[in-house]
Amino acid sequence: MAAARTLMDGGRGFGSLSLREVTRAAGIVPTAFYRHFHDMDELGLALVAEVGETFRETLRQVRRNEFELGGMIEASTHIFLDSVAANRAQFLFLAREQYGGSQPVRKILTQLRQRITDDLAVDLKLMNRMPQLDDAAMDVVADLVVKTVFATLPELIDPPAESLPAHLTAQAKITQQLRFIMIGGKHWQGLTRQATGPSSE
Amino acid sequence: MAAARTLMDGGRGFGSLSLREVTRAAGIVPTAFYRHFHDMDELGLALVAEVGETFRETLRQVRRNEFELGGMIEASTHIFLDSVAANRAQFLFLAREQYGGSQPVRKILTQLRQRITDDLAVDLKLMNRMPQLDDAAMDVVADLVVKTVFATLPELIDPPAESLPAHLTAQAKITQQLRFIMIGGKHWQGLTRQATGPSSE
DNA sequence: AATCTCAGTGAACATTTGTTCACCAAAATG
DNA sequence: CATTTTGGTGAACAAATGTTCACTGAGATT
Repeated sequence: MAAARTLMDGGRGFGSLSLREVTRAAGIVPTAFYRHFHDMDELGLALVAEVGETFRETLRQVRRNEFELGGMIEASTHIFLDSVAANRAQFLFLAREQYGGSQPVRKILTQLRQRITDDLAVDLKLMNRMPQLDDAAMDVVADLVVKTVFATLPELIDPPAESLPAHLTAQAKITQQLRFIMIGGKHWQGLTRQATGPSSE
Repeated sequence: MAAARTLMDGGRGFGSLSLREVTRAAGIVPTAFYRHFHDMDELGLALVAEVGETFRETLRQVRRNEFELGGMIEASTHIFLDSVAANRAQFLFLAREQYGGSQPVRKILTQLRQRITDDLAVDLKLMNRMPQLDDAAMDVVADLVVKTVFATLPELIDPPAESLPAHLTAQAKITQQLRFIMIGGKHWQGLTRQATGPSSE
């Protein structure tokens, strides 16, 4: 598994790795591969399970900090970014294969993401920071947050350029973006009120 | 190019397609490939250019509707979703390869996306719908919008399940998500004011 | 009408690939 | 201690891959 992840560091997609390549990188003879996995697809599924566990463990850490008020988003993203850095190769696999992987891999990745989204939705509802939103709308917010985090993974993994415009660092950017989303949820007025509100605004 | 796109319909990543496979699907002998492209990578770049042109043309259409007030987001997403449906295979390539592609493909895709983001940022600044935001913050909003659109592409291309919970159709969802973002931008109070605003709210 | 360019053909090549089979040694298990 | 399980080896295979080379025939150019 580590060998496969390492090979992907070079920019390759998992689907383009050959069984022999992986065994070569693992310092093993091709036949030995079959002792562990029946298939390359099965290796892929194992990698999904691995990063899935890491991801969910990270979210548990985040949730532990959730009830400390003030700067919740900053604290959360900080924990998350630390975990991404600490498990770079795993998250690289996740980022690369979330849409590019083979059908079985993509399917189970979708399920993983859905579980994460559902958990977040439950959490958001409990926190009750967006009183105007009904449950359905909150699901949509959760989906947007998770979508944003997943879509940001690539920038977190390979830093796009060195010494950015200072306040465009990955950390600052995603923090601000998540804030926009949360503020949007907080100020949501419902579908019919949109753009017809009081002039006092 | 059409052959490569067709092969990707089956869930395969572009990087896993072999030259011979592509020529076979195109009804051509492997050698003839070299008359058109020097490389598989060059084919990939051509596909990027193609979908890039389609994308930007679609955005031009969107921008033409931009100045009709009322339901701007709905109108824009409608136009965009139509274009995605009309050029499904092209956008499928874009969605699949945006993070999974080979290094050259990914690099040029990043550039394409950056140009789109910059254009949107200019537009947002012109519209002046978020007076509280300085230019840097507006760049971050534009980045978030484009990120959201790109990350939504997969759901738009293969409809995730049939007959969804009615108001969770792809169109409704992305519309609402974009609205959350815009509302978040509109109500942004600046970093220091966050959660210390007047109690009248 | 002669020539040249373009897009294609077919044979051939050295590599690489996935998978099989029989075999082996160490470690866990009885 | 005997034995089963586990993870590994090496040879062998047909199949597929990228790339080369000399060749061809239709259209455009001259």
